Amino acid sequence: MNISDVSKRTGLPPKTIRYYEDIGLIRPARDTNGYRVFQDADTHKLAFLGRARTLGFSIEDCRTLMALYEDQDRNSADVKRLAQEHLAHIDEKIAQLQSMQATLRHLVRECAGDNRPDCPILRDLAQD
Amino acid sequence: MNISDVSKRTGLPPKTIRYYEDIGLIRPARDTNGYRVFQDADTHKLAFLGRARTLGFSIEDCRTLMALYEDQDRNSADVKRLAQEHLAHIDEKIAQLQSMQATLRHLVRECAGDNRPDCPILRDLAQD
DNA sequence: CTTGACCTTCCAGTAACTGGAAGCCCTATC
DNA sequence: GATAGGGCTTCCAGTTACTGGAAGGTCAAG
Repeated sequence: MNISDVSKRTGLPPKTIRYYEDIGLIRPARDTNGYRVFQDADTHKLAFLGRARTLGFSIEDCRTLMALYEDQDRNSADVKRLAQEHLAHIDEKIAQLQSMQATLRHLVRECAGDNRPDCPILRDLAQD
Repeated sequence: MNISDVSKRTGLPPKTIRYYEDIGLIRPARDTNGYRVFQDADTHKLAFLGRARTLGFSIEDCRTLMALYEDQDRNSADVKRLAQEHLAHIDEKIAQLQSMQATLRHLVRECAGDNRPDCPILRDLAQD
């Protein structure tokens, strides 16, 4: 399989797939013409990476998860810890965003949004 | 005032303040020795920027907001539109993160987290 | 043989800083 | 006057995870 086929199957752009090879997440074989040749194992790995990325894991986390996935002697505790740390990170981000959301919602509601200059949003930013 | 004083007052690191000058958000005066000299207006601007940033506005949005703030003939509608767009962006991000959160919570709950290799998290990532 | 769709590599840019190096400035102390 | 410290300056590189684009090789069809 060539890169565009794998791209279609995994949903990852060719650029991303090349990038993942660059940083050593995959090692596809090469044809005599220099084209990458993807085996099912490569596609499988890429799908794994894609899924981990949609769950928000960092590339370095993905690297670790892949290593754990391929390690038959892994402890599920290691996977769980990673996931829990990531989850905590997400919880924190959500809390931050919700705080912004609350403030912005309030300010937007207060703002007339007309052709006059008076604006509670700017007043808030300026802390007057 | 020197940069470290302004840093203390605004909570912005000196590096960030220099960066904001670099990209043209502020234009502090200079002393004969080359040191930046901050007037109250600069400090005020930096506080404005800091607050806008904590609300998650991008630097370019901040630039626009500053311009609107300084434009006495602005329409509050322009400010409101910017804030609404930003709010929509935040809503979207929160939704994405909550989706990740739900999946991860579920997976973490399912995972024994012991010294055995069997792991629902990895199974999910591998789509088995 | 040419055209068009592939594929390759390499370089640069994105967002918003942050760390670090090299070096000047100022004040206090010995 | 020399020196030590802390603060200031600029400039360069690195961060994250790609993405766009240029220059050029490859392949199948007509």
